[in-house]
Amino acid sequence: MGQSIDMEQAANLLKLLGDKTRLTMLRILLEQDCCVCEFVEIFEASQPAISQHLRKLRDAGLVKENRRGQWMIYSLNQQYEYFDYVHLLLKELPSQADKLEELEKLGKRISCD
Amino acid sequence: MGQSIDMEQAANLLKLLGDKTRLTMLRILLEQDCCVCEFVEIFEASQPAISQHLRKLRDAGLVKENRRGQWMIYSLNQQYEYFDYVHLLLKELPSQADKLEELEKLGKRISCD
DNA sequence: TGCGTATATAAGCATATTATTATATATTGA
DNA sequence: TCAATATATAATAATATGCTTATATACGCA
Repeated sequence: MGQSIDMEQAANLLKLLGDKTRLTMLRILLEQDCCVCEFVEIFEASQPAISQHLRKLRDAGLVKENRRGQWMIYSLNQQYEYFDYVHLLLKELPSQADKLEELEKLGKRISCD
Repeated sequence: MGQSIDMEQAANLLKLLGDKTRLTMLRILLEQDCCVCEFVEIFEASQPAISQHLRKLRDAGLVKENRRGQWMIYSLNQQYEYFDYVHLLLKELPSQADKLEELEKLGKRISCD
């Protein structure tokens, strides 16, 4: 494992992951980068709601963003101090690849990694 | 791994773990059973606050209780459906054995497992 | 430069969470 | 049986969280 994590940081991290939308976002990003509007489609949520979830993940250092034209592409930040720990957690969760496949079918896929 | 966990259950579980007191409780229980009054000492928290945290863990099935005289001894529920997942998470966290050792020194240790 | 699309942010509101205070229940031992 | 100790629960208050609405910013293209 990478860094050892203290209880306070661990609890804060787990609290951040303890939301269905954010956890699913991260599980998606484990397999593929994704832009904001795709998340909006996937979760059938409002754009600001999605943006606010992403901001929390970004503020904590879990994800990073890269602008591609008008789209903001989010990806996992592999340099995150406790990435190994997060990875451990995420890889046990069910793949969310179907979510993006469905977007693909609807012709709503944006990013291509 | 034991059962596969869906995203909703996983998020709820992580939310439950995403509290410093509850997470530390579980990390302690990974090594030793513990009674309520010991938790009260360790966390320097009120007895009702501790009881309410334990109730949440119990309601979710993560811990079980056993009365020993006037004391209620809590332990991890190894039959919990996602115990393997929780174990995976907890074992990466720093040992909290010192917490109980300190109680021992103060002559405040109750349970002996 | 101006419009359309994508995204971020701020303010306000509804709900959830956690602690406190007060009280009830259970057990032990005199 | 009564008092002391341990624990649980209920009501309430403080705080945190997540959503909505409104608005601002950034980019691409005509």
